[in-house]
Amino acid sequence: MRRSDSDNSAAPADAASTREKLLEAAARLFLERGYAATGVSAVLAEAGVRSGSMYYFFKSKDDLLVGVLDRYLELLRPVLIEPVEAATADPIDRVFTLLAFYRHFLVSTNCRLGCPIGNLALEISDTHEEARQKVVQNFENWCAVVAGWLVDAGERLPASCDRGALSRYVLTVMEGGQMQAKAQKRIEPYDASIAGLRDHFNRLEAEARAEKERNG
Amino acid sequence: MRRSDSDNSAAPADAASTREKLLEAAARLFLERGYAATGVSAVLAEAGVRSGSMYYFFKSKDDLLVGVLDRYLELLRPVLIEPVEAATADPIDRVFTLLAFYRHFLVSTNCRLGCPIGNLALEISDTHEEARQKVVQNFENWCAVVAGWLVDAGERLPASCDRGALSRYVLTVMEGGQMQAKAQKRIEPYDASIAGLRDHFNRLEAEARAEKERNG
DNA sequence: AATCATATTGGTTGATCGTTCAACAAATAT
DNA sequence: ATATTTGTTGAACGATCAACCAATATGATT
Repeated sequence: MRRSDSDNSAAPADAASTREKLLEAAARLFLERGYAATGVSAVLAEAGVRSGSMYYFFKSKDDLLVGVLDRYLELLRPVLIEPVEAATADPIDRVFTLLAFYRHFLVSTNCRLGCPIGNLALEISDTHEEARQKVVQNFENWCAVVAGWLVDAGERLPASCDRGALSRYVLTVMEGGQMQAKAQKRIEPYDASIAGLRDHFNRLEAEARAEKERNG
Repeated sequence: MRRSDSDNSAAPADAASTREKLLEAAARLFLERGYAATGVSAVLAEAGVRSGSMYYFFKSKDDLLVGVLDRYLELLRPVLIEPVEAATADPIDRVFTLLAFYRHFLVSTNCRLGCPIGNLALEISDTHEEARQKVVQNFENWCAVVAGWLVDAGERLPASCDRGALSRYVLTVMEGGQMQAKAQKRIEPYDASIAGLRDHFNRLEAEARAEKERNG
């Protein structure tokens, strides 16, 4: 019988597991209830961990938040980007497959939960500097991936089109759309936002085609 | 000497003033720190009011939040819409003047504070149903005004362009842009988002012109 | 002058907040 | 075997939380 199976003794071998359980519980509760509204005791109960253990791994609740945001940084590629790239080859389609993943998550929670980063961004940017920087890093990594796809799109977008700026615009539309979906508890505002972005992309692609025709 | 001047006696004549001071203080603190992170005692201190008075006008902290959101409903036209319409006559320009007003507010707070409704939308939509409905009403009123302007734009936008849907897209871009500006503490992400929207509008207007030319 | 509705006061409640710590247990190194 | 490192326990801390209420004051009505 392995140590991790129904063994509630004080076993240092479960160390990594305890830390992970705390991060997972905290991530879920911060997303569902928000950071300030989530008590440490709720995280402890959800994780099945006693308070002393938490303060062994994290020096404060704020530090736990930073840990959660670090975890999101680690999860971006394996959980989000790689599945998107596996599902879709076309670089522009990849952008909208990514947005469809967020849609799926919204729908699967009845639009109660949106983008974890976006939610925390608005709640803690003023007051928690270290966490704010992690939020920015999350946004930057996300945009870097999308910008890479847009670069891959090459001449299918106008030459004058700044791919980095466009990637940040994609983030803007995703976050704005999920905010409205969450507020209304309906997916339609998100879908409408993505449809608006799709229309914009269609026009950019049309211009790129016209550009190409002109230049031979 | 009027009653309201440095008179801290228990004077019912100051009733409206007390209620207003509470709403003003609460609105400011909820925006600066978030709803859950703001203690009732902080609101009381900011407003210069004792706890009993607050619970005379509001039956709970949640009720105070609803009051704040009702106040935003009342303030939308006099504080935001009417100044925009006074400053700008062209219906499409009005949209971007409105967005410039949000920009000014962002800049004037070093991008620490963004859209009050958007911030509350993400924090309380899951957990406070009544407040959530007020958030939705705020969004709907905002969009109704913008949609009106877009209708006023008439043939300058394509006939097929759904003005209601486009107004919600404008909201999406504003909220997504302010979120990134707040996270990064820089106005550039907001400006870039609005520039992206401006580009989209330019293309819509170009199509409308082409449409008009075709049809005579 | 008496009455009444309106508003304010401020101390107090029990619950929960984030955090600490001395004692202890298990694995590893010596 | 012993010592050391790594983790765990759970009670307890002071602070703050949202909320309550009996006493009191004011202005308007009669």
